[in-house]
Amino acid sequence: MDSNGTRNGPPRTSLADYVLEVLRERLATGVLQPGDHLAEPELAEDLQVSRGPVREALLTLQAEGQIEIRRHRGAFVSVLTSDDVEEVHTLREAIEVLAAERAATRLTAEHIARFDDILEAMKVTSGSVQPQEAVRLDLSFHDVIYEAADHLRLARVWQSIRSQVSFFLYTRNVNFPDFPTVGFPEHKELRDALCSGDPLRARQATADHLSGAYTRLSQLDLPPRT
Amino acid sequence: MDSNGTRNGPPRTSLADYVLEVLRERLATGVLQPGDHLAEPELAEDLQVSRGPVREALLTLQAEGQIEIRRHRGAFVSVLTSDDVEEVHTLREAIEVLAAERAATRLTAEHIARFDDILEAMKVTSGSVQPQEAVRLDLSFHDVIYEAADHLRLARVWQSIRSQVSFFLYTRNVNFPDFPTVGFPEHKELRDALCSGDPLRARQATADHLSGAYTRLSQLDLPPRT
DNA sequence: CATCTGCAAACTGTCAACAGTCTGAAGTCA
DNA sequence: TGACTTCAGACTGTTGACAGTTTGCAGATG
Repeated sequence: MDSNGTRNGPPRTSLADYVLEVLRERLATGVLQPGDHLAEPELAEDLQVSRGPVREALLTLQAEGQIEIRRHRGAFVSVLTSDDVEEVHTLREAIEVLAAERAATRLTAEHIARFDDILEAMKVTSGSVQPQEAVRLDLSFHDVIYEAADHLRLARVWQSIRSQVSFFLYTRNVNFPDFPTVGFPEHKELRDALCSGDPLRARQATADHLSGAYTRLSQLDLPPRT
Repeated sequence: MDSNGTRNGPPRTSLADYVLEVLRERLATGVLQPGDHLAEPELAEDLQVSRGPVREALLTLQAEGQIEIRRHRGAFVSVLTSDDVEEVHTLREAIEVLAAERAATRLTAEHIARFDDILEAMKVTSGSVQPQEAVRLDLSFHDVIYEAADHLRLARVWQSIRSQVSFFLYTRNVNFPDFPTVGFPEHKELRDALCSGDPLRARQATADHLSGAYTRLSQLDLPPRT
């Protein structure tokens, strides 16, 4: 929650990073909803910093596409339409297939151990797990793939759509109560493909995994359009 | 060159956007070299604005990975290693193949006309063209693909690596004097594949086009490593 | 001559204040 | 009653100033 200590004395990290961290947390947990208005003075007062660092954090989030800044109107949490669902999915498939291909030949024992830890947690919690926790495990699994891919720019793109993917996964879990049972086997198969060391198999498995998730999600017309 | 007029009176675009535009131009044309230090007061004096907008522009460039900001040390133009060449290429292939696939079924007559205008310019200037102008035409061609793809997030990723691609293209052109002759036929074929309306053919043509450019570039060990 | 210490200049991180712009509501008129 | 105008409030874009940190050089010391 507080990576810097208690915010006394000289901060080890810049205040802008602190604000950014708080806002990322609020976006991922749903405290901030799409369409919400982010007023600089309000945030500054809330976090006990001046408007400068707040502006910097907002700029970074805009570059990632998580918020939109309109001139003289302020920052708004991006509203996700059905077109956005498609954009995020297609972009994710494009980059994650590449990440998997690279990870297949770069996996270390430590990465595999992390896979297995997450899979174990998925297996154990099957049947009785909250949607939010399932999302956390799911994303953690894919984080490991990007880490193993050892590709800075790829990781940056993933970071920029990660919280939006989180939002979609959460929506899916809430609407498809079978989520605790499908998570484990799907990721287990993905793990095996990655560990096989065969880049093409890893690509294919990732494509299958993601298209499955997308078809489930696109069935419900919950996300508003344009 | 100056999208706002002459910078008098109220700017139609924000000053931060103006600074960003100037810096992008300087990065793409090589006025700013990798490793160069960007001092805020100096830039502010140079562009006749205060440090605020300069900081905002630097923040955006950092989010795109074009510069690195080190605490209390300032901003430095990213140094591109051979690993970076590979990263940029693999990421570009991943997203541009998707862009081409989408563009194939979304091309309008206006897009095709733009393709043909650029191709005409490539053909006419064959034999006597400066490396810099060849790069400009090349990038313009691919800009149209991303525009036709109608995918905001894809366009954003492209924007984030565009000036780095520009740098690589320029390096290639300087070292391979045959660049005026290969540009036209390669892009002509790409145009035909896109206009065929066949997504798979567009994908394949794009992959071929990019891998050709990469193999040429990776032959020279000019970019420093680590 | 080499190494260490101390200082000064420059720069970054942060803050408070000013001016211009947009929004929404109160007030006016047909 | 309904639509248009006006105005006050709030917020953003921008600026200039202050404090802390880093760097590089000059001088002292072995």
